[in-house]
Amino acid sequence: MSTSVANAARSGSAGFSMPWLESAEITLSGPVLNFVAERRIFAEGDEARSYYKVISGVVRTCQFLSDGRRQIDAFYLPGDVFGFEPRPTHRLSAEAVSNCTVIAYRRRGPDTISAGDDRMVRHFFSYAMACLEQSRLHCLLLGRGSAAQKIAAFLLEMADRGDAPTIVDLPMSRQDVADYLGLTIETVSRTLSQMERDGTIALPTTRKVILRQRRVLEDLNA
Amino acid sequence: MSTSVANAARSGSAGFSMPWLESAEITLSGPVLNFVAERRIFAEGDEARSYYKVISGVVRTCQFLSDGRRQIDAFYLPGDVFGFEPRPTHRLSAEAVSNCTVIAYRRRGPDTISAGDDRMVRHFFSYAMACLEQSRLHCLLLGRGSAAQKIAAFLLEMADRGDAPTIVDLPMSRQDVADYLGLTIETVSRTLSQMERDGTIALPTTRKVILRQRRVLEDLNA
DNA sequence: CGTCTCCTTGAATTAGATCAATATGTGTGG
DNA sequence: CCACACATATTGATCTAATTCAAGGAGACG
Repeated sequence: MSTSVANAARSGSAGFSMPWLESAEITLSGPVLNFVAERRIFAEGDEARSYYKVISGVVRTCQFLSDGRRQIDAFYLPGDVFGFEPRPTHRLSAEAVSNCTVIAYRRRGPDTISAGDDRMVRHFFSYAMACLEQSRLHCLLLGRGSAAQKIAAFLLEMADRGDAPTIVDLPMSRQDVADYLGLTIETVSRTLSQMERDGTIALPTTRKVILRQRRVLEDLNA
Repeated sequence: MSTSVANAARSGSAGFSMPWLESAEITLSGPVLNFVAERRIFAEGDEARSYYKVISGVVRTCQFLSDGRRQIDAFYLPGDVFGFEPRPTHRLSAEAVSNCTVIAYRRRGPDTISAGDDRMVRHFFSYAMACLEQSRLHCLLLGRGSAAQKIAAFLLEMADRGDAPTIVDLPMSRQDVADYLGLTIETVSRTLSQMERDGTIALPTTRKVILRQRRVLEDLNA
């Protein structure tokens, strides 16, 4: 249960919905794949032949520096789509953060997205734009934010993407958070502890955060 | 000569070439506009009604933090296209770094890009993907790079985009470089000075850099 | 030749990293 | 259920890279 990449291989069909976009929903079908935590879905340099939709669990995409340090680009929660890249090979790698199920939509042959049908192109275009916007915000945070600003923005982002507005369930480790925010694990831990001491948040367990004073977090950034 | 935004208003025609893309060239026509250094082309929140191609000079796009700190997203050199955004209003602002001429292609009415013709959509899709890739690399640099790594990557990027492989003309100020790399002006200056002392680069003037040992710069990152 | 802006350099400070030591889980097998 | 091992987190004590504060220089331009 802890090592092999299970491939259910059950050919299913699912709506490729992307609720954060205004574009029409597109239905794609493809095999359902299961991955377990820390397992590679695709690696940098792999041929980019599928797009993926997260059904359950969480996925991260990341890049590596030569010295082994890692920058996480994004976390994908159930409903999110990832695996999109402009070139025939992946520039990012994708890994399961927790046990997860994804649907893979395999591109036919070596065609690129821009050779797909028109409706698809428009849909993917919107998606790419949304990614771009997110990436730019990430740049702003990485380039100019203090540790507290980064953590605050991260907590608010996770809260907005989750169900409850003040209860954040962190599916990823402190190391993942650190690599997403360009910090070290110790700084992440210390900053969270400090916020708890200040009464801004509560940490009932390591993976659960309660936003006690959302306003304070919001004020840190804008 | 130093304040007004001259608008030549001469309706011209020019190839919208994007040499870093493999997609077909698209010809657009629009008014030719001239901007002088430090002048706003569009601001965050402005209605996004045009795309722009740089004819001469350099443009920067940037975001601001509430405390006034700035993150420069990209520099656009002659031939580059910018001004593209997913939403009806700009999330970035664009300013002339030096005196520059841009061609504006005005979108007709309130239509979005995805309502344009198909060829255009494919073209813009490729462009958006290229932007995304660049933004992700920028994130890696901002999140995980040391000052020296950032400066080295920047110099190599500028060298690759310029004409001569070892002579880099910097059209922007040290402050601009700092805001692009998430550093302070002093750190940029010190790092460049140190590289000159090490014999890695030469600085004949403040705006000109000669790469004496390209290899050393390359080794800093990957 | 003075003024203004941009750049460089130095000294002091600090936020965050690094190094090191617990602590808190979390799962396993007895 | 407990005892152990192993993962992951927290906390503390330094250290350091980069920032901040503070002068000076070097060009550009009238």
